[in-house]
Amino acid sequence: MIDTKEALKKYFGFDSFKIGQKETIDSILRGADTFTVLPTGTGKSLCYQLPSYLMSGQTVIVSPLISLMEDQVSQLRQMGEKSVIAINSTLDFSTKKYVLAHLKEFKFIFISPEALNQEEVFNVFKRLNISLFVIDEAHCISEWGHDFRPSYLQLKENLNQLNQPLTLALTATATETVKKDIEQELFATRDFNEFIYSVNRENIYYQVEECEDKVEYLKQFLLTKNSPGIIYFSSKKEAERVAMLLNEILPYSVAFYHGDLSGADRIKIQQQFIHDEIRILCATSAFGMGVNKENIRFVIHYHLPDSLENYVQESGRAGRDGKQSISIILYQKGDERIHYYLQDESYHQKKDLLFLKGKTKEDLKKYDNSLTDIQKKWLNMLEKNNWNWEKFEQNLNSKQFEKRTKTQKMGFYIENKSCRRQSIINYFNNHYEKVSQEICCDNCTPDKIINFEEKDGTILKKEPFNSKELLKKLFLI
DNA sequence: CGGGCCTGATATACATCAGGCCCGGTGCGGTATT
Repeated sequence: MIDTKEALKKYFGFDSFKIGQKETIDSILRGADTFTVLPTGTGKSLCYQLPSYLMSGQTVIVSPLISLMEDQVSQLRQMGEKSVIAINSTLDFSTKKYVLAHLKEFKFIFISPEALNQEEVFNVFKRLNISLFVIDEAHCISEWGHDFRPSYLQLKENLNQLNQPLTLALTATATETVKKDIEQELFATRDFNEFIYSVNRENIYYQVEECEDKVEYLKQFLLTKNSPGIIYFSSKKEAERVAMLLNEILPYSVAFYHGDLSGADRIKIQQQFIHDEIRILCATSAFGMGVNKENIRFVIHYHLPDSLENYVQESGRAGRDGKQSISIILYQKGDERIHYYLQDESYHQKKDLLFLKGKTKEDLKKYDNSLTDIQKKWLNMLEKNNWNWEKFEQNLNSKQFEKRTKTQKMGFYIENKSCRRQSIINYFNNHYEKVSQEICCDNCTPDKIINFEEKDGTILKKEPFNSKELLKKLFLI
Protein backbone atom coordinates (compact mmCIF):
# COMPACT_ATOMS: atom_id res chain seq x y z
CA MET A 1 0.00 0.00 0.00
CA ILE A 2 1.26 3.45 -0.90
CA ASP A 3 1.98 5.82 1.96
CA THR A 4 -0.17 8.81 0.99
CA LYS A 5 1.03 10.84 3.93
CA GLU A 6 4.60 10.53 2.78
CA ALA A 7 3.54 11.52 -0.72
CA LEU A 8 1.72 14.54 0.69
CA LYS A 9 4.95 15.70 2.32
CA LYS A 10 7.04 14.91 -0.72
CA TYR A 11 4.91 16.60 -3.38
CA PHE A 12 3.12 19.35 -1.44
CA GLY A 13 5.14 19.84 1.72
CA PHE A 14 2.14 19.40 4.03
CA ASP A 15 2.15 17.28 7.19
CA SER A 16 -1.51 16.40 7.38
CA PHE A 17 -4.61 16.11 5.21
CA LYS A 18 -7.58 18.42 5.39
CA ILE A 19 -11.06 17.03 5.81
CA GLY A 20 -12.13 14.62 3.07
CA GLN A 21 -8.83 14.54 1.23
CA LYS A 22 -7.43 11.26 2.56
CA GLU A 23 -10.69 9.36 2.10
CA THR A 24 -10.99 10.58 -1.51
CA ILE A 25 -7.37 9.87 -2.38
CA ASP A 26 -7.42 6.36 -0.84
CA SER A 27 -10.58 5.56 -2.75
CA ILE A 28 -9.03 6.63 -6.05
CA LEU A 29 -5.84 4.72 -5.38
CA ARG A 30 -7.92 1.60 -4.73
CA GLY A 31 -9.19 2.11 -8.27
CA ALA A 32 -12.73 3.09 -7.32
CA ASP A 33 -14.80 5.78 -9.00
CA THR A 34 -15.36 8.51 -6.46
CA PHE A 35 -17.77 11.34 -5.77
CA THR A 36 -16.64 13.85 -3.15
CA VAL A 37 -18.52 16.83 -1.75
CA LEU A 38 -16.48 19.27 0.28
CA PRO A 39 -18.05 22.46 1.64
CA THR A 40 -15.44 25.09 0.76
CA GLY A 41 -13.31 25.64 -2.29
CA THR A 42 -10.04 24.99 -0.51
CA GLY A 43 -8.24 21.70 -0.77
CA LYS A 44 -10.25 20.06 -3.51
CA SER A 45 -7.58 20.18 -6.18
CA LEU A 46 -5.21 18.17 -4.00
CA CYS A 47 -7.74 15.31 -4.19
CA TYR A 48 -6.74 14.68 -7.81
CA GLN A 49 -3.23 16.14 -7.88
CA LEU A 50 -1.79 13.77 -5.30
CA PRO A 51 -3.15 10.50 -6.76
CA SER A 52 -2.13 11.75 -10.18
CA TYR A 53 1.51 11.78 -9.07
CA LEU A 54 1.17 8.24 -7.76
CA MET A 55 -0.25 6.86 -11.01
CA SER A 56 1.62 6.43 -14.25
CA GLY A 57 -0.90 7.77 -16.76
CA GLN A 58 -2.39 11.16 -17.51
CA THR A 59 -4.99 13.14 -15.59
CA VAL A 60 -7.78 14.92 -17.45
CA ILE A 61 -9.67 17.63 -15.58
CA VAL A 62 -12.95 18.90 -17.02
CA SER A 63 -13.49 22.44 -15.79
CA PRO A 64 -16.37 24.87 -16.42
CA LEU A 65 -14.48 28.16 -16.71
CA ILE A 66 -11.39 29.26 -18.59
CA SER A 67 -10.37 31.39 -15.61
CA LEU A 68 -10.58 28.37 -13.32
CA MET A 69 -8.39 26.31 -15.63
CA GLU A 70 -5.84 29.10 -15.79
CA ASP A 71 -5.77 29.43 -12.00
CA GLN A 72 -5.11 25.71 -11.61
CA VAL A 73 -2.51 25.65 -14.37
CA SER A 74 -0.57 28.53 -12.86
CA GLN A 75 -0.87 27.00 -9.38
CA LEU A 76 0.65 23.74 -10.66
CA ARG A 77 3.35 25.59 -12.57
CA GLN A 78 4.25 27.52 -9.44
CA MET A 79 4.77 24.20 -7.72
CA GLY A 80 7.28 23.41 -10.42
CA GLU A 81 5.04 21.18 -12.53
CA LYS A 82 5.79 21.87 -16.18
CA SER A 83 3.77 19.09 -17.72
CA VAL A 84 0.44 20.88 -17.57
CA ILE A 85 -1.81 22.38 -20.24
CA ALA A 86 -5.30 23.83 -20.66
CA ILE A 87 -7.15 23.24 -23.91
CA ASN A 88 -9.66 25.99 -24.65
CA SER A 89 -10.34 28.89 -26.98
CA THR A 90 -7.45 30.95 -25.64
CA LEU A 91 -5.05 28.75 -27.64
CA ASP A 92 -4.41 30.09 -31.12
CA PHE A 93 -4.74 27.81 -34.12
CA SER A 94 -1.11 26.73 -34.46
CA THR A 95 -0.56 26.33 -30.70
CA LYS A 96 -3.65 24.16 -30.48
CA LYS A 97 -2.40 22.00 -33.35
CA TYR A 98 0.97 21.64 -31.64
CA VAL A 99 -0.56 20.82 -28.25
CA LEU A 100 -2.88 18.19 -29.71
CA ALA A 101 0.02 16.57 -31.56
CA HIS A 102 2.03 16.38 -28.33
CA LEU A 103 -0.79 15.77 -25.85
CA LYS A 104 0.67 12.46 -24.69
CA GLU A 105 3.55 14.36 -23.11
CA PHE A 106 1.35 16.21 -20.61
CA LYS A 107 0.57 14.90 -17.13
CA PHE A 108 -2.29 17.30 -16.32
CA ILE A 109 -4.74 18.24 -19.06
CA PHE A 110 -7.46 20.80 -18.30
CA ILE A 111 -10.33 21.14 -20.73
CA SER A 112 -13.85 22.56 -21.08
CA PRO A 113 -16.63 20.09 -21.90
CA GLU A 114 -17.26 21.99 -25.15
CA ALA A 115 -13.65 21.66 -26.29
CA LEU A 116 -13.60 17.98 -25.36
CA ASN A 117 -16.50 17.44 -27.71
CA GLN A 118 -14.77 18.84 -30.75
CA GLU A 119 -14.09 15.91 -33.03
CA GLU A 120 -10.42 16.62 -33.69
CA VAL A 121 -9.82 17.06 -29.96
CA PHE A 122 -11.73 14.01 -28.82
CA ASN A 123 -9.98 11.77 -31.32
CA VAL A 124 -6.68 12.65 -29.66
CA PHE A 125 -8.16 11.91 -26.21
CA LYS A 126 -9.12 8.42 -27.35
CA ARG A 127 -5.44 7.62 -27.80
CA LEU A 128 -4.30 8.97 -24.40
CA ASN A 129 -3.39 6.86 -21.42
CA ILE A 130 -5.85 8.35 -18.95
CA SER A 131 -5.32 7.15 -15.39
CA LEU A 132 -7.78 9.61 -13.86
CA PHE A 133 -10.69 11.58 -15.32
CA VAL A 134 -11.78 14.43 -13.05
CA ILE A 135 -14.96 16.49 -13.27
CA ASP A 136 -14.35 19.63 -11.26
CA GLU A 137 -17.40 21.64 -10.08
CA ALA A 138 -19.46 18.60 -11.00
CA HIS A 139 -22.74 20.25 -9.97
CA CYS A 140 -22.56 22.02 -13.34
CA ILE A 141 -23.80 18.77 -14.89
CA SER A 142 -27.06 19.20 -13.03
CA GLU A 143 -27.15 22.99 -12.96
CA TRP A 144 -26.18 23.77 -16.55
CA GLY A 145 -26.22 20.53 -18.53
CA HIS A 146 -29.93 20.45 -19.23
CA ASP A 147 -30.16 23.79 -20.96
CA PHE A 148 -27.37 26.33 -20.59
CA ARG A 149 -24.39 24.14 -21.46
CA PRO A 150 -25.60 20.89 -23.02
CA SER A 151 -22.03 19.65 -23.55
CA TYR A 152 -22.09 18.66 -19.88
CA LEU A 153 -24.56 15.92 -20.77
CA GLN A 154 -22.15 14.60 -23.40
CA LEU A 155 -19.67 13.57 -20.70
CA LYS A 156 -21.55 10.32 -20.29
CA GLU A 157 -20.92 9.37 -23.89
CA ASN A 158 -17.35 10.71 -23.69
CA LEU A 159 -16.62 8.39 -20.79
CA ASN A 160 -18.11 5.47 -22.71
CA GLN A 161 -15.92 6.09 -25.70
CA LEU A 162 -12.86 6.46 -23.49
CA ASN A 163 -13.62 2.99 -22.06
CA GLN A 164 -14.72 4.26 -18.65
CA PRO A 165 -11.51 5.61 -17.15
CA LEU A 166 -11.24 5.93 -13.38
CA THR A 167 -13.49 8.91 -12.60
CA LEU A 168 -13.56 11.48 -9.81
CA ALA A 169 -16.37 14.05 -9.43
CA LEU A 170 -15.79 17.03 -7.13
CA THR A 171 -18.24 19.70 -5.99
CA ALA A 172 -19.42 21.72 -3.00
CA THR A 173 -23.11 21.24 -3.77
CA ALA A 174 -24.88 17.96 -3.18
CA THR A 175 -28.63 17.97 -2.99
CA GLU A 176 -30.46 14.80 -3.93
CA THR A 177 -31.12 16.22 -7.41
CA VAL A 178 -27.48 17.04 -8.02
CA LYS A 179 -26.39 13.66 -6.70
CA LYS A 180 -28.94 11.87 -8.85
CA ASP A 181 -27.80 13.71 -11.97
CA ILE A 182 -24.13 13.03 -11.29
CA GLU A 183 -24.81 9.36 -10.61
CA GLN A 184 -26.83 9.03 -13.77
CA GLU A 185 -24.49 10.97 -16.01
CA LEU A 186 -21.13 9.77 -14.73
CA PHE A 187 -21.49 6.51 -12.88
CA ALA A 188 -24.58 5.00 -14.46
CA THR A 189 -23.34 1.47 -14.82
CA ARG A 190 -20.70 1.41 -12.13
CA ASP A 191 -20.30 1.27 -8.39
CA PHE A 192 -18.67 4.28 -6.83
CA ASN A 193 -17.61 5.64 -3.45
CA GLU A 194 -19.32 8.69 -2.12
CA PHE A 195 -17.84 11.10 0.44
CA ILE A 196 -20.18 13.85 1.50
CA TYR A 197 -19.27 16.36 4.16
CA SER A 198 -21.57 18.76 5.94
CA VAL A 199 -22.58 21.99 4.23
CA ASN A 200 -22.69 23.67 7.66
CA ARG A 201 -20.53 26.76 7.83
CA GLU A 202 -20.32 27.46 11.52
CA ASN A 203 -18.80 30.91 11.19
CA ILE A 204 -21.57 32.30 8.97
CA TYR A 205 -24.57 33.97 10.63
CA TYR A 206 -27.75 33.72 8.53
CA GLN A 207 -30.22 36.58 8.34
CA VAL A 208 -33.24 37.56 6.24
CA GLU A 209 -34.55 41.13 6.05
CA GLU A 210 -37.85 41.95 4.46
CA CYS A 211 -37.44 45.53 3.37
CA GLU A 212 -39.09 48.15 1.22
CA ASP A 213 -36.05 50.29 0.66
CA LYS A 214 -33.09 48.05 0.06
CA VAL A 215 -30.69 50.83 -0.89
CA GLU A 216 -31.41 52.58 2.40
CA TYR A 217 -30.77 49.32 4.26
CA LEU A 218 -27.44 48.94 2.46
CA LYS A 219 -26.44 52.52 3.31
CA GLN A 220 -27.18 51.98 7.00
CA PHE A 221 -25.38 48.65 7.03
CA LEU A 222 -22.33 49.70 5.05
CA LEU A 223 -21.67 53.12 6.59
CA THR A 224 -20.62 51.43 9.82
CA LYS A 225 -18.56 48.71 8.16
CA ASN A 226 -15.07 48.53 6.84
CA SER A 227 -14.78 44.92 5.62
CA PRO A 228 -14.74 43.33 2.19
CA GLY A 229 -18.09 42.03 0.99
CA ILE A 230 -20.13 40.89 -2.00
CA ILE A 231 -23.64 42.04 -2.86
CA TYR A 232 -25.43 39.68 -5.26
CA PHE A 233 -28.11 40.87 -7.71
CA SER A 234 -30.30 39.05 -10.19
CA SER A 235 -30.08 41.89 -12.70
CA LYS A 236 -27.00 43.41 -14.31
CA LYS A 237 -28.51 46.89 -14.54
CA GLU A 238 -29.47 46.95 -10.89
CA ALA A 239 -26.00 45.77 -9.88
CA GLU A 240 -24.50 48.69 -11.83
CA ARG A 241 -26.99 51.23 -10.49
CA VAL A 242 -26.45 50.31 -6.85
CA ALA A 243 -22.67 50.12 -7.31
CA MET A 244 -22.62 53.68 -8.63
CA LEU A 245 -24.82 54.89 -5.83
CA LEU A 246 -22.77 53.27 -3.08
CA ASN A 247 -19.55 54.41 -4.67
CA GLU A 248 -20.67 58.00 -4.18
CA ILE A 249 -21.54 57.77 -0.51
CA LEU A 250 -18.95 55.32 0.82
CA PRO A 251 -15.35 56.25 1.62
CA TYR A 252 -13.97 53.26 -0.29
CA SER A 253 -14.34 51.76 -3.75
CA VAL A 254 -17.40 49.86 -4.88
CA ALA A 255 -17.43 48.17 -8.29
CA PHE A 256 -19.78 46.01 -10.29
CA TYR A 257 -19.18 42.67 -11.99
CA HIS A 258 -21.41 40.80 -14.45
CA GLY A 259 -21.40 38.81 -17.66
CA ASP A 260 -21.33 41.86 -19.97
CA LEU A 261 -17.88 42.91 -18.83
CA SER A 262 -14.95 42.07 -21.07
CA GLY A 263 -12.53 39.37 -20.01
CA ALA A 264 -9.89 41.99 -19.23
CA ASP A 265 -12.25 44.01 -17.01
CA ARG A 266 -13.29 40.88 -15.17
CA ILE A 267 -9.73 39.93 -14.37
CA LYS A 268 -8.87 43.49 -13.32
CA ILE A 269 -11.87 43.89 -11.04
CA GLN A 270 -11.44 40.45 -9.52
CA GLN A 271 -7.77 41.19 -8.80
CA GLN A 272 -8.56 44.59 -7.27
CA PHE A 273 -11.21 42.98 -5.09
CA ILE A 274 -8.87 40.22 -3.95
CA HIS A 275 -6.25 42.82 -3.00
CA ASP A 276 -8.77 45.00 -1.12
CA GLU A 277 -8.46 47.90 -3.56
CA ILE A 278 -12.12 47.41 -4.31
CA ARG A 279 -13.91 46.89 -1.03
CA ILE A 280 -17.37 45.92 -2.17
CA LEU A 281 -18.45 44.13 -5.30
CA CYS A 282 -21.99 44.39 -6.69
CA ALA A 283 -22.23 41.26 -8.79
CA THR A 284 -24.54 38.87 -10.57
CA SER A 285 -24.08 35.14 -10.31
CA ALA A 286 -21.29 35.49 -12.87
CA PHE A 287 -18.92 36.26 -10.01
CA GLY A 288 -17.40 33.82 -7.59
CA MET A 289 -16.63 30.36 -8.87
CA GLY A 290 -13.00 29.63 -8.11
CA VAL A 291 -12.40 32.95 -6.37
CA ASN A 292 -10.24 32.35 -3.32
CA LYS A 293 -10.55 35.43 -1.15
CA GLU A 294 -10.23 34.52 2.49
CA ASN A 295 -11.41 37.65 4.26
CA ILE A 296 -14.86 38.29 2.79
CA ARG A 297 -16.85 39.21 5.89
CA PHE A 298 -20.34 39.54 4.44
CA VAL A 299 -22.39 38.39 1.48
CA ILE A 300 -25.65 40.23 0.91
CA HIS A 301 -28.31 39.08 -1.50
CA TYR A 302 -30.07 42.17 -2.80
CA HIS A 303 -32.45 39.86 -4.65
CA LEU A 304 -33.69 36.42 -3.71
CA PRO A 305 -31.35 33.66 -4.98
CA ASP A 306 -33.01 31.22 -7.39
CA SER A 307 -32.28 28.17 -5.24
CA LEU A 308 -30.77 27.11 -1.93
CA GLU A 309 -27.99 25.43 -3.89
CA ASN A 310 -26.90 28.75 -5.34
CA TYR A 311 -27.54 30.56 -2.07
CA VAL A 312 -25.19 28.22 -0.24
CA GLN A 313 -22.56 28.52 -2.98
CA GLU A 314 -22.72 32.31 -2.94
CA SER A 315 -23.08 32.94 0.79
CA GLY A 316 -20.34 30.36 1.34
CA ARG A 317 -17.82 32.75 -0.18
CA ALA A 318 -17.88 34.61 3.12
CA GLY A 319 -15.52 33.61 5.91
CA ARG A 320 -13.18 31.24 4.13
CA ASP A 321 -10.62 32.17 6.80
CA GLY A 322 -12.91 30.72 9.45
CA LYS A 323 -13.64 34.04 11.15
CA GLN A 324 -17.15 35.18 12.03
CA SER A 325 -19.03 36.38 8.94
CA ILE A 326 -22.60 37.13 7.92
CA SER A 327 -25.01 36.38 5.09
CA ILE A 328 -28.08 38.56 4.64
CA ILE A 329 -30.91 38.18 2.16
CA LEU A 330 -32.86 41.36 1.45
CA TYR A 331 -36.28 40.24 0.40
CA GLN A 332 -39.14 42.11 -1.18
CA LYS A 333 -42.28 40.37 -2.30
CA GLY A 334 -42.03 39.54 -5.99
CA ASP A 335 -38.25 39.09 -6.09
CA GLU A 336 -38.79 35.54 -7.26
CA ARG A 337 -40.62 36.46 -10.46
CA ILE A 338 -37.44 37.18 -12.44
CA HIS A 339 -36.38 33.57 -11.85
CA TYR A 340 -39.74 32.26 -13.00
CA TYR A 341 -39.43 34.41 -16.08
CA LEU A 342 -35.90 33.26 -16.88
CA GLN A 343 -36.84 29.63 -16.33
CA ASP A 344 -39.80 30.09 -18.71
CA GLU A 345 -37.57 31.85 -21.17
CA SER A 346 -35.15 28.96 -21.48
CA TYR A 347 -38.13 26.62 -21.62
CA HIS A 348 -39.64 28.56 -24.52
CA GLN A 349 -36.41 28.46 -26.43
CA LYS A 350 -36.63 24.70 -26.28
CA LYS A 351 -40.29 24.75 -27.18
CA ASP A 352 -39.49 26.84 -30.25
CA LEU A 353 -37.22 24.06 -31.34
CA LEU A 354 -40.02 21.56 -31.45
CA PHE A 355 -41.35 22.96 -34.74
CA LEU A 356 -38.24 21.58 -36.37
CA LYS A 357 -39.35 18.08 -35.51
CA GLY A 358 -39.55 15.84 -38.56
CA LYS A 359 -37.60 18.19 -40.81
CA THR A 360 -34.68 16.96 -42.91
CA LYS A 361 -31.13 18.21 -42.60
CA GLU A 362 -31.61 20.35 -45.71
CA ASP A 363 -34.73 21.95 -44.24
CA LEU A 364 -32.87 22.71 -41.05
CA LYS A 365 -30.11 24.58 -42.85
CA LYS A 366 -32.69 27.19 -43.89
CA TYR A 367 -33.45 27.97 -40.25
CA ASP A 368 -29.84 27.95 -39.13
CA ASN A 369 -29.43 31.73 -39.01
CA SER A 370 -32.58 32.37 -37.04
CA LEU A 371 -31.76 29.89 -34.30
CA THR A 372 -30.19 30.97 -31.02
CA ASP A 373 -26.83 29.60 -29.93
CA ILE A 374 -28.42 27.24 -27.51
CA GLN A 375 -30.93 25.95 -30.06
CA LYS A 376 -28.12 25.12 -32.46
CA LYS A 377 -26.43 23.17 -29.70
CA TRP A 378 -29.60 21.23 -28.96
CA LEU A 379 -29.92 20.35 -32.62
CA ASN A 380 -26.37 19.13 -32.48
CA MET A 381 -27.11 16.99 -29.45
CA LEU A 382 -30.31 15.66 -30.92
CA GLU A 383 -28.40 14.58 -33.98
CA LYS A 384 -25.84 12.77 -31.85
CA ASN A 385 -28.70 11.09 -29.97
CA ASN A 386 -30.40 9.91 -33.16
CA TRP A 387 -33.18 12.51 -32.90
CA ASN A 388 -34.75 11.11 -29.77
CA TRP A 389 -37.42 13.81 -29.50
CA GLU A 390 -39.51 11.95 -26.98
CA LYS A 391 -36.73 11.89 -24.42
CA PHE A 392 -35.90 15.49 -25.24
CA GLU A 393 -39.43 16.71 -24.58
CA GLN A 394 -39.71 14.75 -21.37
CA ASN A 395 -36.51 16.28 -20.04
CA LEU A 396 -37.72 19.70 -21.08
CA ASN A 397 -40.81 19.48 -18.92
CA SER A 398 -39.32 17.86 -15.87
CA LYS A 399 -36.31 20.20 -15.68
CA GLN A 400 -38.54 23.25 -15.98
CA PHE A 401 -40.63 21.98 -13.09
CA GLU A 402 -37.56 21.15 -11.03
CA LYS A 403 -36.14 24.64 -11.34
CA ARG A 404 -39.41 26.26 -10.43
CA THR A 405 -39.71 24.05 -7.37
CA LYS A 406 -36.23 25.06 -6.26
CA THR A 407 -37.16 28.74 -6.40
CA GLN A 408 -40.34 28.03 -4.44
CA LYS A 409 -38.31 26.30 -1.76
CA MET A 410 -36.08 29.36 -1.58
CA GLY A 411 -39.27 31.30 -0.85
CA PHE A 412 -40.17 28.91 1.98
CA TYR A 413 -36.74 29.49 3.46
CA ILE A 414 -37.46 33.23 3.66
CA GLU A 415 -40.77 32.66 5.47
CA ASN A 416 -39.41 29.98 7.76
CA LYS A 417 -39.43 30.95 11.43
CA SER A 418 -37.26 28.08 12.67
CA CYS A 419 -33.48 27.74 12.56
CA ARG A 420 -32.15 28.76 9.15
CA ARG A 421 -28.97 26.76 9.51
CA GLN A 422 -30.97 23.62 10.21
CA SER A 423 -33.24 24.38 7.21
CA ILE A 424 -30.22 24.52 4.93
CA ILE A 425 -28.80 21.31 6.34
CA ASN A 426 -32.15 19.55 5.98
CA TYR A 427 -32.46 20.74 2.40
CA PHE A 428 -29.16 19.10 1.62
CA ASN A 429 -30.58 15.99 3.15
CA ASN A 430 -28.36 15.71 6.18
CA HIS A 431 -31.40 15.22 8.41
CA TYR A 432 -29.43 13.34 11.02
CA GLU A 433 -27.16 16.26 11.60
CA LYS A 434 -28.58 18.46 14.34
CA VAL A 435 -27.02 21.87 14.85
CA SER A 436 -26.98 24.09 17.87
CA GLN A 437 -24.75 27.11 17.93
CA GLU A 438 -24.20 30.02 20.23
CA ILE A 439 -24.21 32.39 17.29
CA CYS A 440 -26.52 30.99 14.62
CA CYS A 441 -29.20 32.93 12.77
CA ASP A 442 -31.84 35.64 13.13
CA ASN A 443 -34.45 33.05 14.14
CA CYS A 444 -32.37 31.23 16.78
CA THR A 445 -30.12 33.85 18.30
CA PRO A 446 -31.51 37.23 17.24
CA ASP A 447 -30.08 38.99 20.30
CA LYS A 448 -26.47 38.09 19.63
CA ILE A 449 -24.54 41.00 18.26
CA ILE A 450 -22.54 39.87 15.28
CA ASN A 451 -19.14 41.42 15.41
CA PHE A 452 -17.23 40.46 12.34
CA GLU A 453 -15.12 43.56 11.84
CA GLU A 454 -11.38 43.39 12.15
CA LYS A 455 -10.42 45.58 15.10
CA ASP A 456 -7.42 47.08 13.38
CA GLY A 457 -9.11 47.43 10.00
CA THR A 458 -7.99 50.56 8.26
CA ILE A 459 -9.99 52.33 5.60
CA LEU A 460 -8.00 52.19 2.41
CA LYS A 461 -8.21 55.30 0.30
CA LYS A 462 -10.37 55.31 -2.73
CA GLU A 463 -8.84 54.28 -6.01
CA PRO A 464 -9.48 57.25 -8.30
CA PHE A 465 -8.67 55.22 -11.39
CA ASN A 466 -11.37 52.75 -10.74
CA SER A 467 -14.25 55.12 -10.05
CA LYS A 468 -13.41 56.97 -13.26
CA GLU A 469 -13.62 53.70 -15.06
CA LEU A 470 -17.04 53.08 -13.58
CA LEU A 471 -18.28 56.52 -14.60
CA LYS A 472 -17.00 56.05 -18.11
CA LYS A 473 -18.99 52.85 -18.40
CA LEU A 474 -22.14 54.49 -17.15
CA PHE A 475 -22.02 57.32 -19.65
CA LEU A 476 -21.30 55.08 -22.58
CA ILE A 477 -24.62 53.34 -22.21
C1' DC B 1 -44.51 36.38 -13.90
C1' DG B 2 -45.97 41.10 -12.74
C1' DG B 3 -44.74 46.01 -11.42
C1' DG B 4 -43.97 50.25 -13.65
C1' DC B 5 -44.64 53.31 -17.27
C1' DC B 6 -46.61 55.35 -21.37
C1' DT B 7 -50.55 56.34 -24.32
C1' DG B 8 -55.01 57.47 -25.60
C1' DA B 9 -59.87 57.65 -24.65
C1' DT B 10 -63.30 59.66 -21.84
C1' DA B 11 -65.49 63.55 -20.53
C1' DT B 12 -65.09 68.13 -19.77
C1' DA B 13 -61.15 71.80 -18.69
C1' DC B 14 -58.44 68.71 -14.80
C1' DA B 15 -58.19 64.17 -13.70
C1' DT B 16 -58.88 59.08 -14.12
C1' DC B 17 -58.50 54.56 -15.89
C1' DA B 18 -58.03 50.70 -19.15
C1' DG B 19 -54.92 48.57 -22.13
C1' DG B 20 -50.51 47.68 -24.20
C1' DC B 21 -45.67 47.29 -23.74
C1' DC B 22 -41.23 46.62 -21.49
C1' DC B 23 -37.81 44.15 -18.83
C1' DG B 24 -34.90 40.38 -16.63
C1' DG B 25 -28.75 35.18 -15.51
C1' DT B 26 -25.01 31.89 -15.89
C1' DG B 27 -20.14 30.52 -20.69
C1' DC B 28 -18.19 27.72 -23.77
C1' DG B 29 -16.82 28.52 -28.86
C1' DG B 30 -12.54 29.67 -33.54
C1' DT B 31 -19.09 32.13 -36.07
C1' DA B 32 -17.70 36.14 -40.29
C1' DT B 33 -16.48 41.03 -40.85
C1' DT B 34 -15.14 45.96 -40.42
